[in-house]
Amino acid sequence: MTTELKNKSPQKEKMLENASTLFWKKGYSATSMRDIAKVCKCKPANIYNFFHNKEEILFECLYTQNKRLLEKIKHFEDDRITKPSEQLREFIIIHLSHVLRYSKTSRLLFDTGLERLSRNNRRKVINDRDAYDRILAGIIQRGIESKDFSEIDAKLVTRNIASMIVRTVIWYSPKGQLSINDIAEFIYNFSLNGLSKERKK
Amino acid sequence: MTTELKNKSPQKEKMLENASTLFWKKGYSATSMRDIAKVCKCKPANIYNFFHNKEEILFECLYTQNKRLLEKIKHFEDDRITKPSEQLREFIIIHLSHVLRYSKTSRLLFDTGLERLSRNNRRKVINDRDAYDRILAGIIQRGIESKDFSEIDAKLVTRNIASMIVRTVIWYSPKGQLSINDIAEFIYNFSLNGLSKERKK
Amino acid sequence: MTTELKNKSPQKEKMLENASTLFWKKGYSATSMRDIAKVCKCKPANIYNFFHNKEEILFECLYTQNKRLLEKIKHFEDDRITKPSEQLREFIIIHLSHVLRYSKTSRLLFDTGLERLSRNNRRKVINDRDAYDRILAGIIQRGIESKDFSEIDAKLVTRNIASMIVRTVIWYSPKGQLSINDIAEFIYNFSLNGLSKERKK
Amino acid sequence: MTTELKNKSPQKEKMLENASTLFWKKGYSATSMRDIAKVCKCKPANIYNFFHNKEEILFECLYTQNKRLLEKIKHFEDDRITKPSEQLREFIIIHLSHVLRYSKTSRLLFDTGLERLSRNNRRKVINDRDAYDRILAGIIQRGIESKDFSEIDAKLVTRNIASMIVRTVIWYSPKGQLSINDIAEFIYNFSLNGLSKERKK
DNA sequence: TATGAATGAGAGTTCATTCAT
DNA sequence: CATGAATGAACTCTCATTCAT
Repeated sequence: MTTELKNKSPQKEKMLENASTLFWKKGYSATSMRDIAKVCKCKPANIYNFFHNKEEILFECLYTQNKRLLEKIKHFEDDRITKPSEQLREFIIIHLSHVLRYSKTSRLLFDTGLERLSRNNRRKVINDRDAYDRILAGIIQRGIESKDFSEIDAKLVTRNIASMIVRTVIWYSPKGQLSINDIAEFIYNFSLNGLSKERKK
Repeated sequence: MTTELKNKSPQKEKMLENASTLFWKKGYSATSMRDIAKVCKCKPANIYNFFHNKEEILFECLYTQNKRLLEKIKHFEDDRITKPSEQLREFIIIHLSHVLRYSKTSRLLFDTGLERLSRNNRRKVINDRDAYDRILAGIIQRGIESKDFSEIDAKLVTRNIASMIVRTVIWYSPKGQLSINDIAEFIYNFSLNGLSKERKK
Repeated sequence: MTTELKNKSPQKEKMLENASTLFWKKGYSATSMRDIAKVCKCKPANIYNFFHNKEEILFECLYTQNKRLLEKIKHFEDDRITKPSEQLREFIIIHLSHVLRYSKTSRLLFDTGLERLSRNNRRKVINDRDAYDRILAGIIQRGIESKDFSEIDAKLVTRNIASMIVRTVIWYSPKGQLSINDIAEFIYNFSLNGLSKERKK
Repeated sequence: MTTELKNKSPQKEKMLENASTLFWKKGYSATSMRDIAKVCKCKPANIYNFFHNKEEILFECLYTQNKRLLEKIKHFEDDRITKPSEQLREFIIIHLSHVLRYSKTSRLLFDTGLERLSRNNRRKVINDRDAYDRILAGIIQRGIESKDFSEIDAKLVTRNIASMIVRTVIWYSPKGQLSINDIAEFIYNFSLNGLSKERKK
């Protein structure tokens, strides 16, 4: 799987990156093949030597991003040793770093409409999203079972934590006062207390 | 202002609603004037009897939605009597209901790229978003001052709560097991505990 | 049916005519929408106000031509009074005149590949071709029954006579020595002898 | 000349055949170099190792076909011994067999627009067509002179006989009831009567 | 208020072709 | 021989928009 991600030619890789940035900045529909070509310093026709069509570019953007993130978090799936709260902490840091580091390209993962994708490709992307959900929900679930977290709807928590992380890209600025770590720490604490057994009286 | 919202002809109103739905479903760029016309059962040229151009439609969609929401929450701005936690509760219910009730049209408010808007219109939309932020942040701030909430970055909380609310449109289904109230209650509790003074030791 | 053919706007009519000429001269594929537009003295986009796509133009060309010809020959279908040989004579004159008069547009009827047409439209064109075949074959058949013509495969004769008529467009020149009537007369005589009962010993 | 036809590498030969089939099926313009390459199981660029450009492929298709046919009929040119009617009979059989045997590729000879060819190549093809006409017209002419055929316009007969033969490709089906010989015989008889001195009274 | 016709611009895509490898 | 990458031109078609009616 790792290899699969690296098997692309550097040119194709670069094209994907450029397209991803544009998709994020202007949206998929508003980004034209000519736009992408201009950034790639080549002619539109040449892009078709690497991709069959525009949709395929979108798909590969999404797919690559998904796989990169999953690669980083998949070890949580079977981790029954580390304390769940610690796992949650790391998870948030990893995802947030991922989101904000690649900020210009990674929003796609969660927010891009998938309607444009072919049935087949849509399925693949959804599978990855499900994998993400499963991993985070797993952490929460194990925290509940170990009494570290309160009895709470694991799926709902998953969704809300993901919402907080993902939407940081909308307002985060690297030049702002808050570092990525600051924000991660904040979301972690905010979530953790929300999850803590000891509630306010 | 209230009047301003109602002064539109019913036809124009209907067009806005149709356009809004399409913008939500397919995105602004991917929605053509033809698309809008078809849903309105008229010809594209006719739309120009009501709007100067496509951007104006987008703007009026955003503007109307914003105003409608602000209308519902502006009383929190000066409310120094109701308990902050109670205000937060109500706020979440109101916004979430608004978002999910109008679900097909309201996502625009928070997620649409504003790049397409003219300088002037963009400012107006941003003003409304700021007003929203200010109102929610005000509630938080007063909660902190009254020691109901812990010392915490009010702006960050604001953003994260808004993130949770807004992104429900992505996964919420009216046919699902959770009612809008269930979800509101969840987000409220989740946030409140995250805000509680008494943390777990 | 006649009315149906005239119900088109004069502009659309003109476009069809122009397109037809181009299709004949350069072939369907080699004729671009730009080509058609240029001859119509309008911009390509405008053509789409009258036709959904290029294929529809081709179809309407074929369809109109077919109907025009069928209109002229359909009375032979039930004519059991006129002598078959006389019918054949008239038939050849009519079809040949049609072919060579509209020469620049009418070759399409018989020789254009129909692969480009949609299933539905292809069917319609084929129906018309069959109608043509049926009418001519009917004349032959009645000639055989009345002993005017020899016992001969009516279908084969039909095809071969049609071949002679249709392919005149390839070599006929209005400036040449032979008039349309000359050619018609020739084909008639040639066919008539081919059909005559009295063969050479 | 014979050698010239065989001097091609088998690959080039195969390419010509494939291209010919495609040209016939879809037409010259609608056939792309990609199409040809795909059938040849190679990449488009490779074709340029064998041909300078697309037009050259078309030309060589036409040229080869022409030569093959002329090869088979050129002996009629000087044949003053065999009876003209017998020559005509053989001629029809040869050409029809050629046309229907190679059916998928041979229509090109007579019906392809030559506009796409360069001045030079066009001339060559036309020369071959003229040679064909000359040979057939020669047979007719000699038949008239020998009083086997009636006084008739030899050129017109030539064209019409050729029309009948060539257009069989449009409706002939190898699975049909009529064999190639049946059809040849029919056209021969039909023509012969058309040419016969003894007309019906 | 509604629309048919018109248009310049640009969409995604394919074209035939070249060239270095 | 074969091909991946590159390109300028052209493709069909849609875009938002205008305007006379």
